[in-house]
Amino acid sequence: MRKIDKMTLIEELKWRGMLQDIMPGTEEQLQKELTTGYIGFDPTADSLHIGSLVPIILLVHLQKNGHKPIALIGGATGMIGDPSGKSEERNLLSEEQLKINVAGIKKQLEKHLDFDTSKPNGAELVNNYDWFSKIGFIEFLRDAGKHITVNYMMAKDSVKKRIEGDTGISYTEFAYQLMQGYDYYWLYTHKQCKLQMGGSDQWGNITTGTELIRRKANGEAFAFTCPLITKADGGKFGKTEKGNVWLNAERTSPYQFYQFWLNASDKDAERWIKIFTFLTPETITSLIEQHNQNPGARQLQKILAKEVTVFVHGEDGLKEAVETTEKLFSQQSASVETLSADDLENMEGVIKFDYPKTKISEGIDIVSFLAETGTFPSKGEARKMVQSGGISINREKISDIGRKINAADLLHNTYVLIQKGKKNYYLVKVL
RNA sequence: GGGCAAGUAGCCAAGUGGCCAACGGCAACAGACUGUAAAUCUGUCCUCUUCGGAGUUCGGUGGUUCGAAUCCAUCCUUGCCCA
Repeated sequence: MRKIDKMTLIEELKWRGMLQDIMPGTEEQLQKELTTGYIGFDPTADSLHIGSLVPIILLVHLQKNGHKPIALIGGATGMIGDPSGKSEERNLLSEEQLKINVAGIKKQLEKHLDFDTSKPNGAELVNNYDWFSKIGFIEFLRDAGKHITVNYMMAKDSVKKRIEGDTGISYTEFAYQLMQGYDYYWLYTHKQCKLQMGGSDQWGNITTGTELIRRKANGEAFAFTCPLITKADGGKFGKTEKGNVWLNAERTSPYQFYQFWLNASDKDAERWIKIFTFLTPETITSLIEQHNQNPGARQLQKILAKEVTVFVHGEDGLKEAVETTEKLFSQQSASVETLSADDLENMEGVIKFDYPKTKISEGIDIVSFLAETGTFPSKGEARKMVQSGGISINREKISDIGRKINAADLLHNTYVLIQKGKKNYYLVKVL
């Protein structure tokens, strides 16, 4: 058996389950010389979410192997809307919003890639708005459109599905692949970029690019894609009760981020640890073995959560996340009195509310209390949740709908800890 | 421009005059079981509610009717066929 530490980049990605399609000759190209490769990111928000983590990781792998990564922000293409997968038209982003988003994304990418320009493989960040904003419609049609037939474009899966389906496809979205193809062509001619990576849903768009390069520049360009990340149960990856999991700590706290990974199922953890961590194949193999011997310990999830949290939020973020986790979960049975006022105050990721003290001293029924603190949007919902046994106050399950909250329920004379289900915590501070 | 078909809750999808807040499935949330898993089972799932109910829905608008998601007119959107 081949020694695993001698794996080439492509072999390693294959082992990690990160390779879906690959163009012939790609591996040889990477072996031959320092290769510049790019991935596109859509600036639809001012932060990336964990779905974008895979492309980032691909770029990091590329750079670690001595190649030059380019992160392309789709300032222009983001305004058009990629038909791949999606069925709805996207809104045009204002230039102002675009600037904010581009800056936010840039900041995140800078954390993970080495942008040192003195190095031959220093990363670069480009925005396709910079070149598309200078191209006129006629120029684009003559320059790019002429080289690709409609027949070719219609044969793409993403387009075919929409044509065959009953939603149809607008001309705007139909043209998207041509824009992305032009991006690749532009990078090929201006930055000697010979590799494009992306999710497997991008394959069609990517090949339009290599085709354009072949016909227009008589050049050869390469590509590979990564399978889309899924959950073993078929659910959408990267979603929680609270919505998207973001890379930005203001949107998703390190604690929530950490929890997302910790909650991975065994099957998912096994696949995800290969994809989302930079641990060596040997280390991962042995971790999986250990995990299989004692799955209940959830060692795999813990290491996965730790590694990814450090990658995104650093050591400090991890520390914060682990501390909160321990307080909330590891002493589930311990009484709330063991939590100090400081503990309660510093728990990140717990949603906090203020509440007037006078109402408490008079005593208030549980349903109104939950609704008024904002734990629930309405009394009806709060009532239903209490009735189905989903609410705990200060770690004590509430079974009585007529239960009153009064001064005796205050921890340290100030706090009430509300639990909705097992994992959702709310801290009410009574002032 | 002409002909045909369709538009129902987050999504898919039944319902063709009252028994319809609307079958079913998925997703989602909670409970039991567990490992803060998975699988399974149970409950909730338009909005509000003093849990008795009340209010607003079936592409838009107007109409017929005691009564419409269901019938009529018109408009919008989408698909297919013809020009």
